[in-house]
Amino acid sequence: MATGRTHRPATRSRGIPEATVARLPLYLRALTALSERSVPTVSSEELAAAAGVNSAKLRKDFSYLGSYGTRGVGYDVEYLVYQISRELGLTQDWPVVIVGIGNLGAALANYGGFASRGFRVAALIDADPALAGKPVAGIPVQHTDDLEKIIQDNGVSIGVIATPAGAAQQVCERLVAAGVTSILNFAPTVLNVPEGVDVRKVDLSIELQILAFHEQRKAGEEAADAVPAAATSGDTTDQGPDGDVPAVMPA
Amino acid sequence: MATGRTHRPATRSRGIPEATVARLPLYLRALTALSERSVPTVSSEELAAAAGVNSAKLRKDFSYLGSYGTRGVGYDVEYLVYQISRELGLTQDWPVVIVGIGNLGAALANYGGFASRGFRVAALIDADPALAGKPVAGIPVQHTDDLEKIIQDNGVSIGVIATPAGAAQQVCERLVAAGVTSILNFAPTVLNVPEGVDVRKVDLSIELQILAFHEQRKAGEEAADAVPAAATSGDTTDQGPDGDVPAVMPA
DNA sequence: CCATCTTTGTGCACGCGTTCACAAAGACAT
DNA sequence: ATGTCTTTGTGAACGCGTGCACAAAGATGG
Ligand SMILES: NC(=O)c1ccc[n+]([C@@H]2O[C@H](COP(=O)([O-])OP(=O)(O)OC[C@H]3O[C@@H](n4cnc5c(N)ncnc54)[C@H](O)[C@@H]3O)[C@@H](O)[C@H]2O)c1
Ligand SMILES: NC(=O)c1ccc[n+]([C@@H]2O[C@H](COP(=O)([O-])OP(=O)(O)OC[C@H]3O[C@@H](n4cnc5c(N)ncnc54)[C@H](O)[C@@H]3O)[C@@H](O)[C@H]2O)c1
Repeated sequence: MATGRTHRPATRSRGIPEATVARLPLYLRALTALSERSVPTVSSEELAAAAGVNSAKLRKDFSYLGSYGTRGVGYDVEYLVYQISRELGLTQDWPVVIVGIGNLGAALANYGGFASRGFRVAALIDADPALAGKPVAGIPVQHTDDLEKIIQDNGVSIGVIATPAGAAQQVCERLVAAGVTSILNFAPTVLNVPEGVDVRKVDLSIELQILAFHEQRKAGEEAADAVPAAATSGDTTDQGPDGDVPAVMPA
Repeated sequence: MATGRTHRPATRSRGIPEATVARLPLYLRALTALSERSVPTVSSEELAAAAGVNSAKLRKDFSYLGSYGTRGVGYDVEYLVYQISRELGLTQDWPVVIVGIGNLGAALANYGGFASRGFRVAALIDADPALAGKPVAGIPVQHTDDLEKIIQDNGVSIGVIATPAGAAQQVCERLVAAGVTSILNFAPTVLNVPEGVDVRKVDLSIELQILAFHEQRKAGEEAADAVPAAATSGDTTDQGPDGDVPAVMPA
């Protein structure tokens, strides 16, 4: 979890809890892997193990989507893949723009994981005139001057910000003014956006600081522990303290 | 955000709630900015606005650390920076290794935000022999064969995984066996680790899928809405649905 | 057609996190 | 010293999320 959250009052979109929505992509990934191995059905227990969650939680999550399982058998993999994809809005194509084609922006542009899930890099935008026209990952970088036109021509509603922190708010405002209503922010700043615009942030530095906190705590306990059977114990499938505050969280 | 959490039963480290820990870096960032502008004190209201959170939440968060404020005045910026840094374990230096120096790994190596917070890139590791010896961000890439030795020689306890998904679990196991107890995972896989090892994950694809879900919902509501005064309303400092399931969450 | 066995779907209780609202603490002016 | 005004620190209520535990559903075999 690059994230910690700023709960919007009681936004339970269409009855599906936010926590459930955040896990659907996880289930989808596990299901896709099963689908590729031509596994026809899967039980909540098996799928939960693959996704790293509690099986009761998984069943409850699925119950918000409908009754898609068969008692005594499990869930049909293909059918579930389709249902979750539809629920997440992945049956349609989402054009995305990336603003700020530096180290990170270029890596994102080269990332294959985009296209594999209905997301298409529609354009790369940067303020540096030296970059304009140069292809990155096969797509020519365009100048910030044309930002509004690019957004509108491509019908983009999702924008990724990978500029320095100082430019992020301004870029954000231009994106929103041009029609973008969802933003994934990699710059370490709080973005102020109008109501109706969703912001999620990924902050590497915050993640490391959270790890450092727990690391320090572990070191402290170890020093305080006279008993040696606490640190290197079982081999449980433990997944660490959550980031309920997602590693990535809403700005 | 890379988020959704797997709550460890009742792990409230040293009395500080996990949700609070996840926000401390946020406060620290805002405080550092104030410190650079030589602002001596700040009220909970002002700081909360800068960090994008509720002021009551901020005060409660700080109350877990101690009574560091002065009623009628606010908080001493420098003092608070120190206290939070100490609490997060940032007063010491944390050597970090990055495994998998591809597009993303190289971007991370070049990222200046590391060093600015007590994190030092101790080594870059990759399995590709062609990369061995080549400098990235001024640091020569080392081969995976020497992973264990590198970890031990540098006393590394925090590792970053930026390899393809297929290699992540194996790399993870080697890191853990060599002594790493905190992992930041960028590969889209669930990592299985022994108890006592913390994993946080950042998954860009999950973040985009969560945004797509809300985007689809917005589009649907808009179509259903006959009333035009719902979409482009106020200009509140709204921060979107949280990713309580942090953008980055524990694996 | 009946019995058995597997697995779903969910009622329920519990705990964490958020937020309101206010008493107490202290700065500052007179 | 006393009063006023600002702002902290926290008690308490509420809501969301989690996970247990089980009844009901349905598959499967005889
Ligand atoms: N590199 C990483 O691994 C990493 C990790 C976490 C967060 N970040 C954050 O991501 C952002 C980008 O990091 P980076 O390492 O790629 O930086 P970078 O300096 O390599 O790239 C920034 C790019 O943004 C462009 N830019 C600047 N102002 C702009 C504007 N107003 N409009 C459009 N483009 C503009 C620059 O021309 C440059 O190409 C930073 O905010 C950084 O803090 C980076
Ligand atoms: N590029 C992105 O923006 C992005 C975004 C989100 C997630 N990711 C994920 O991050 C990971 C890396 O992405 P990338 O784009 O940098 O990929 P990449 O192919 O450019 O780089 C992967 C690197 O890992 C190295 N590697 C492979 N197996 C290894 C092993 N066993 N030990 C050590 N090194 C090994 C390869 O030699 C290569 O240099 C992937 O899992 C990807 O899904 C990338």
